[in-house]
Amino acid sequence: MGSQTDTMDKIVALCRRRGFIFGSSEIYGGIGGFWDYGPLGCELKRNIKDAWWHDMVQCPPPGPNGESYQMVGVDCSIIMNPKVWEASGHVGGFSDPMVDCKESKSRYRADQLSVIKGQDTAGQMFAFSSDDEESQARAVKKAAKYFKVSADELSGVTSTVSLETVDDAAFGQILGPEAKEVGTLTQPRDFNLMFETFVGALQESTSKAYLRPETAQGIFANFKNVMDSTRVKIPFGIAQIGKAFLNEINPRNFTFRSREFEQMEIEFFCKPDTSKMWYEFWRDTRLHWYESLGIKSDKLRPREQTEEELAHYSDACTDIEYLFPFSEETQELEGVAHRGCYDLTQHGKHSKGKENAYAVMDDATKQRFMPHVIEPSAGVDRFLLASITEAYSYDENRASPEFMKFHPRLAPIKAAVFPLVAKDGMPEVADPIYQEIRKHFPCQFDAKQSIGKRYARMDEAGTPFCFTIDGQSKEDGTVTVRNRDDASQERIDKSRCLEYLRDKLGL
RNA sequence: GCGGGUGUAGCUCAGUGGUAGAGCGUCACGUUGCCAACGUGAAUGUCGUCGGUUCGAAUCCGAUCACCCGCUCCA
Repeated sequence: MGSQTDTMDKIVALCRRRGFIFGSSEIYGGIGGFWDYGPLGCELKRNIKDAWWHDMVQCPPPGPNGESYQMVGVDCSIIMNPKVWEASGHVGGFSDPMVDCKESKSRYRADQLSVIKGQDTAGQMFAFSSDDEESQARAVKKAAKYFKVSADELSGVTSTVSLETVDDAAFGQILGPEAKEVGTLTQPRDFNLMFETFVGALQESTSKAYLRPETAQGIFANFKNVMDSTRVKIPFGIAQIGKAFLNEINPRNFTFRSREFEQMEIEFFCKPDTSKMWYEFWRDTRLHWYESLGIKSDKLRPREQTEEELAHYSDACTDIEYLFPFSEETQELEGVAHRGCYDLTQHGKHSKGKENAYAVMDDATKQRFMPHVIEPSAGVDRFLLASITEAYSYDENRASPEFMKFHPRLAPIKAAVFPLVAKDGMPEVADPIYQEIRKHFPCQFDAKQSIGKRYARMDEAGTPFCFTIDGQSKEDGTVTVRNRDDASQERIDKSRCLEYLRDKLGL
């Protein structure tokens, strides 16, 4: 664990030092759970989003039977009509009232606590964790003593109810599950993870709205618009990349659990009887996508959710997890969920009062059916963090031990051009090479300081290739190319730099 | 929300009552001429903030803010 933490600390330090990621609002002391991407970080992030959009929307892989299908994009507003979140279940679902015990310092979910109470409303009550038999047994024992009956007779003189039915005023009479004194439980407090805001300048309750906790609902809300305007036919997918917000109680692990984050989501609509096939297709496609961008498969673990973990409407869900240096357990990068027809049905109910309002016609059978949905939902920032930790390399035998081994598609800077020294006509040879490359690839020119420092800087930025113009260049027109990964060098003709890059990067 | 820790230069940190420091990094000049090279020089600080004690506070006391770690929770 120690060395893992050290690695993570080094990565965080490098991210800051080289301008990948800064803490938000640092000059004012920062703000927990929010992060800024610097010059290199924002290039990396663009590369990730561009790769996803290209590979999933512009040019998606052939379907399970080799057939093609349509993928289209949307870009929805972050603030939507609050009814969207009632329909999606977020207003209820993300709202977990919590109860703290001031004595035992424990925290409980209010809906998971029960109390044993007698007829007398002024009498003592005994709380226990509903799903914990030991906790219940303890409460029963104490209650039996208090009511002066045997444990078997207790149910005759008391009733067991959910804590949520207890009057706020009566909380002083409750004995907490792990407390010795009465009245140590706080009243249930709301821990809704959605950010609230107000639409319009007046902060009235009627103008309350939410920052979206996921981008998916914008897609569902526009399902009919897209069907009506785009000539798409099932099976097809709608994709969106955008910001989402969750007011995490406890943001941790660098950018992994942030309060503001970006998602890349697909809602793929298909016929119910093909949904299992498409679910497996998207699960495998998404897993392979990460591998294709340099995430090693032994750190990447698809994990099928267990029956208990699944949401009640979901038939199946695979979390694609990655082994970050900050934890010994894999952490979720993406969830590929089979959502059945839950979302469209919910929006049908809430917006039109009809469950099947968004059913579509099957051309072959002339029957209307509710499309089923496969949802590959990826975290941009999480994959970005994974690509950074994956790229981070340390080799003490190198002059520059730390280097970032980014996949060529993700590398923020693809090449650098250096005159070995800033004189003897070398900058004049270097400049046209730089000017040509930068038209096609992000490229940097650097003539300052020693060549070693310049290579080291590019290693930390993860730049795959550096072209250096030296004394020999003026004589025979060749330059050296230096490879980031093994620091090897070769000479090529200066006219071949761009061609060399295209070839080696595969872009 | 509870408990613990930390706030001094861009970074890592030293400085326990008496002039604000080091290494690294950054920048300039010179030298060198392919791997964080060498020499010389420079810039960068309301010592987290506010208040108290004191002739005098980065240092002692109080409060406050922010961040980090653990618990809790978790797309």
